[in-house]
Amino acid sequence: MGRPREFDIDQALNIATNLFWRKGFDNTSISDLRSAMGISAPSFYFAFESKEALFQRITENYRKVQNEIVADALGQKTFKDLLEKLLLGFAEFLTDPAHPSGCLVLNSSIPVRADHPITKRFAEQRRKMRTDLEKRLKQLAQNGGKLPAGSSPATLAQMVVSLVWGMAVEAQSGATRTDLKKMAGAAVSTLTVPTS
Amino acid sequence: MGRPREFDIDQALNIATNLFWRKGFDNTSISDLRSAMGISAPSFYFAFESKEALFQRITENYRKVQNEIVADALGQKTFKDLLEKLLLGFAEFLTDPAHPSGCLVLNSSIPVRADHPITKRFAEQRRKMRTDLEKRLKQLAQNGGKLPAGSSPATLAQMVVSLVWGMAVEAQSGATRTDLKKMAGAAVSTLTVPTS
DNA sequence: CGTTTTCTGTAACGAATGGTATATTATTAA
DNA sequence: TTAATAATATACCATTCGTTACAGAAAACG
Repeated sequence: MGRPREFDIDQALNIATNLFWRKGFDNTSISDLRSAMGISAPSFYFAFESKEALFQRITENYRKVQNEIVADALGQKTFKDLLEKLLLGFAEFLTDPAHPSGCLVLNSSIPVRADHPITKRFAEQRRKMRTDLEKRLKQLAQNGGKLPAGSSPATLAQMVVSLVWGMAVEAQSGATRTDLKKMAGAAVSTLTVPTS
Repeated sequence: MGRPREFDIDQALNIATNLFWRKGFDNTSISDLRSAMGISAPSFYFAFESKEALFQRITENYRKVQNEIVADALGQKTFKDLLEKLLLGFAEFLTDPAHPSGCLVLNSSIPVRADHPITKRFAEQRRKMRTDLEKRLKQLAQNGGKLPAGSSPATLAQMVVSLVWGMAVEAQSGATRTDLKKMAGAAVSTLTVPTS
């Protein structure tokens, strides 16, 4: 009922995702979004409420996609399998030709002022990923998951997530999918105790 | 000759460095800078020419400091020493209480539009650091520097710099100096072939 | 039909942005 | 003392920012 929307809202969301991904939150203006979507200002606000609400919606979906990679990895039974799923998963995700390279969240969370709720939310998500990984590593350590000796699960987890964020930076700087996959492979083989 | 400057320019540069570090280039306005420095608009432009020129000046100095860490590391004679100098050096640098946590360049380069000259310059600097490391690793590999088997110097170099960028992200997200040092230590011990 | 609801177009809002024109003040050199 | 130079203060510029008031247009429902 009522006047039908004259633009494809999913397509508009894709356009917005792409723009935010490439330029970050602050650097993507409503004017950018509107002209890329081909809609007027009132139409934008009617459909998406505000720039921030649109961004929340987009990053919420982004979070789900990323969580799938993590969940898949955490479900593995050995450290090696976990690491492989995680790093290769991110290597492919961060260089998926379907969207810009690098991490959408990282692009928007690093520079925004520290007290901004968006930045806090993103930092919290990163923290959760790290602690979830840490918990799983502790489990694996107790069940003979063959963790490298000499470093705690906490440190190991932080090192692994750091590698992921570093891969995101490299991807945004031009690293190819092959580059990232090689890195992932190298990390797996060096961090994994040789199967004796 | 002429009327003397009524503010300390080095102090002003420190203030600007601090602001850019915390909030990135785009998110730091001239108004922010001016009020923190306590000077008027014409004084700002007279002293620093423009926001971008000021940023260039600051990041140029930043680059030098960072390069010292890299140069010190590349001067080492074994892979282990190199890695230790590099990772521990960045661990301390990225959590130096004298300035905000994380990497100033990364904070400003990730989100700025990809075609912006500043972004390009920063990406180029990252690339140079990676290739410099790669060259040195090749040398070490030929001289018995004990590199981990199974991965090329190029991949190894990219993995190491990724770890550095990841550490920068973690530092900006609240990781402590101790956290980063532990990670550095773990990375060194896992990436280093046990001295047989 | 007419009413209601939903969307769009025109036009504009105040605030903040980076940057300046102009005139004035303070210093050194001649 | 005067001229030249260097820095200041006041006030302002055009542009862009995110957002909205208001009126009209297109559909569903009675």
